[in-house]
Amino acid sequence: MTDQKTGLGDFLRDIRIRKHWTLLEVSEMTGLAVSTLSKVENNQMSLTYDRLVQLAAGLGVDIVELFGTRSADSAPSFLGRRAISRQGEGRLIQTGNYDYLYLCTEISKKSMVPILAVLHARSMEEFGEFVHHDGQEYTYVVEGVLELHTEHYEPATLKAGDSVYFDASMGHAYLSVSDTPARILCVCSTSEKELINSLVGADGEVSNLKKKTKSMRKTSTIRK
Amino acid sequence: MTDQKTGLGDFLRDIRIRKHWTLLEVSEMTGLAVSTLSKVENNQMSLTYDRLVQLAAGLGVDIVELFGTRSADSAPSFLGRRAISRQGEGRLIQTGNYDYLYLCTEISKKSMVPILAVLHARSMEEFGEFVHHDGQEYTYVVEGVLELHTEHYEPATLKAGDSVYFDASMGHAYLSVSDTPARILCVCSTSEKELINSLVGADGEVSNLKKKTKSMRKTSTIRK
DNA sequence: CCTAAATTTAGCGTATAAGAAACATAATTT
DNA sequence: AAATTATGTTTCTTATACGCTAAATTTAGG
Repeated sequence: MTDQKTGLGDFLRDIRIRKHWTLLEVSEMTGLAVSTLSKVENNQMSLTYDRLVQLAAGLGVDIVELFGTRSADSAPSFLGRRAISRQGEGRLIQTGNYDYLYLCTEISKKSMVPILAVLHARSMEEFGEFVHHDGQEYTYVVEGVLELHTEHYEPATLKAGDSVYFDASMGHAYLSVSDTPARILCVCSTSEKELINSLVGADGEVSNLKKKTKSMRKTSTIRK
Repeated sequence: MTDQKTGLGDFLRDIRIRKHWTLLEVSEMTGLAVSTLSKVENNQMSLTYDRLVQLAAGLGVDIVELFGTRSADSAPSFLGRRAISRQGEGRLIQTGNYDYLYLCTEISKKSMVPILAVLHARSMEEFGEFVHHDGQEYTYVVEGVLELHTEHYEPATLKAGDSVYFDASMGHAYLSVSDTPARILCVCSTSEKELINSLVGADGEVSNLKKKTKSMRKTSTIRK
């Protein structure tokens, strides 16, 4: 009754206070008795499987939240860091299909990889094989018009201001359809290594790759 | 004793049979009595929080596995999925400091949360407390000029085309400094729920929040 | 088929979870 | 100030978790 290292009580009290809920309200939301909730918050009792499910459902939180394990593994070595990339700065990688400008590369342990890209290919023949990689991908069209091709879906046309989110294990390709090559901001939830591997893998050759740093000003499509 | 829809028992039996373990072996691994395990497998009893943790640890599985959440939602629900948000579309949430437009909300289990935001605050006094939340944050300036304030760093000025990546547990705030409110694309590596919690928690009040869907065209700063 | 070992299930006692209601305390109202 | 309300804590009672032991079932060898 004393030695609780669980954190369940702490979690419950935290969220309840933060949301300005009373025990009665939580009781009504979850179906658990007020007295039970009080005891849980004070670490005077545990909860059974069924009640845990009931509690999580009532609070509208994922069951995992109740097991405070998590914050530890999500961001181990990255606390309090910041990196700024100015317009045009970054690590430039060029392939036949895209110019990639990897951003904020000073920070290595990122859980997301932001990339500015210029799209060169204008047809799937020219593009070649679909790209596949781990994680998820979000793309915002900065300028121009592109055609998004993916497995399982019809091609879609995206204009400046449009964006798309998809599972990147699904094969995908971007084609420019505007007069000037389209420019996109692409954020991937995977590692840079994994991404670059997928480039090489898809394309088949590294000869197609040139590395540089700073400034993609050479391409005619840079504005501002 | 009969009506268990939990699936805990099924899960335990499944994994045990698959691994060719006996109840005795599981008992030794976990410290739970053989009889207890038997009853759990036959859905004749539930387990308390403490025993659940013990069980998961002993089996060497993530605690989540024990709950119906299982493999169901982690990857399968998202494989091969895609969502497009057209210019101006999304879930609009307004606070005193920002107009948030949550994008691609049809997909629920995203590992990144993309948001278009319009910045209203022009001074830290006006802004109030720093925002803190789990995960990492990447922000690209779409239009205008802003001033980024964070803990541990001097304020930085970002113009259209600039971007920044940082640990979001570090307090942060964006201020507009251009004539028209600055517009940013912000991608966070955390859950939408967590983000919205941080809004409510920091501000202290929900009265500041109004929910709508579709079109933030009302704001004067929308272009294109 | 029978016996013995291994494995699972069932009975029982104690500890504890869980709800109802009484109690304590602070905030509001009359 | 007394009464009322809102909120959280403490009994107290019932239901259930959980481990010990024993019974039942399954498996393996003869």
